[in-house]
Amino acid sequence: MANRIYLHIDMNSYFASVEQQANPFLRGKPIGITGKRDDNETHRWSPHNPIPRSVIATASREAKKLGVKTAMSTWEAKRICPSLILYPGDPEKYSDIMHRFNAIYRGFTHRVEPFSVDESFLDVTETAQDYLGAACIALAIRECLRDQCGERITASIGIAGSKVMAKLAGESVKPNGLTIVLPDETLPFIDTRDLQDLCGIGPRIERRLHVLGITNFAQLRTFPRAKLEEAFGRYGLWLREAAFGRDSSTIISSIEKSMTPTTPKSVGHSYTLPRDTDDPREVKRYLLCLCDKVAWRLRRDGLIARRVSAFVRFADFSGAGQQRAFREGTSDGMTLFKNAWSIIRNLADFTDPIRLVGISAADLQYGRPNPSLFLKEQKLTRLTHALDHLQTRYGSQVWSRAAALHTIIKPRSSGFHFDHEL
DNA sequence: TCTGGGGTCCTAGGACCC
DNA sequence: TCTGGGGTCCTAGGACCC
Repeated sequence: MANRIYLHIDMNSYFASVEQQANPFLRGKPIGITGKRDDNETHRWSPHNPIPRSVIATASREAKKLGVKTAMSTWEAKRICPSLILYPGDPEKYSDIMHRFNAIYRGFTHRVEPFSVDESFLDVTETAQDYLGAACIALAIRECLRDQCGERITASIGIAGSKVMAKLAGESVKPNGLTIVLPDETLPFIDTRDLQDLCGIGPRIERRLHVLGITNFAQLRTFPRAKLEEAFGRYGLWLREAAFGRDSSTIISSIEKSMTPTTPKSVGHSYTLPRDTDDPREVKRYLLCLCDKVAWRLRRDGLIARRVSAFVRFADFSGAGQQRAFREGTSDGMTLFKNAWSIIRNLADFTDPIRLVGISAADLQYGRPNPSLFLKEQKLTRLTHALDHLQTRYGSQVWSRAAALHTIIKPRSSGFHFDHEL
């Protein structure tokens, strides 16, 4: 598909903006959204509460000005910004709101691709006709977001002839930027960017490129194709294309997508324990909780898994993981748990303290597990069914296994209102 | 009491089969 | 007495994204 026009829309300080929109107390203050919620952690950490073992998922604009950055440990963030308010994130809420943003975008084009919880790509070739039209769409989207969500929810928008360029453009001006890269400006624009600005080049790849003598996009373009392929495989060829601003990936419309629904690849949860532990019983309790959470998501989405992987991270930050395949698909928490626990027992002898435990269900397909012939299992299935109904209606905190008590990892209820008049 | 948690994709090596 | 070779599946691990 030649000469297409793409928009990349990236919400600014998204999680923090959502919380500030929902809670007037947080407005104008440096806040850092952290990665986890737990019964033992309150709504907001006070000086009397310990700093959670987490990182900053999103810093508010006020916090960024004071030096707080994404992925910084909460401990470090608090050190450089003592007034920082640490606030537990609510991924489900952010995802729900993002669905509504995407609905807004679909008012402008049916080719919308959600890329992450706060980013989407739009193909506006048909609706915009040209770059001026695309800019008008971008401004109209910005107006819609402001009208429907309030002043605090802003986005940076990039417009270009490929997805990779639209993203590079959008991320070049934050917050609230609008950057258009016309086709004949592509190379000059790319050459103003650093290698790591490209989605796909992280610290390791950048280091490997440096070893080859490539420190900018101009050098990447002129580097022999065969040598890049030798060093990075197919990925090397992709990198070279990206250095020219080319990207063959397209966006399929929601209608086309609904005809060929994609199955998720994996569903998982992991948890950093409040304290490192060498107590197998404690790890077991957390693992059981995680398995029940994963199993619930599988059942809710009508999925079964034919593989489970379990992993641990030790106090020294080294990690280990293993996976196991099932003959028959399952969405049962106890089945996941039994397998995950036997893996963990293989990986850890509990002489080294454990920091994190996690599980992931994979080899997913849509369907239901085969019904059991055994009466006891049939009863358990009915019980699970009933609990699922309760959970759908009243939320995931409505029940817990007795064996997992004191270890409940639960979400918090949503406080966000789409209307900014709170 | 420095380093979360949710994913995706790719590669490489071993087992196994024909 | 010299271990082919192609294909597929399984598993571990690494790298990236947000």
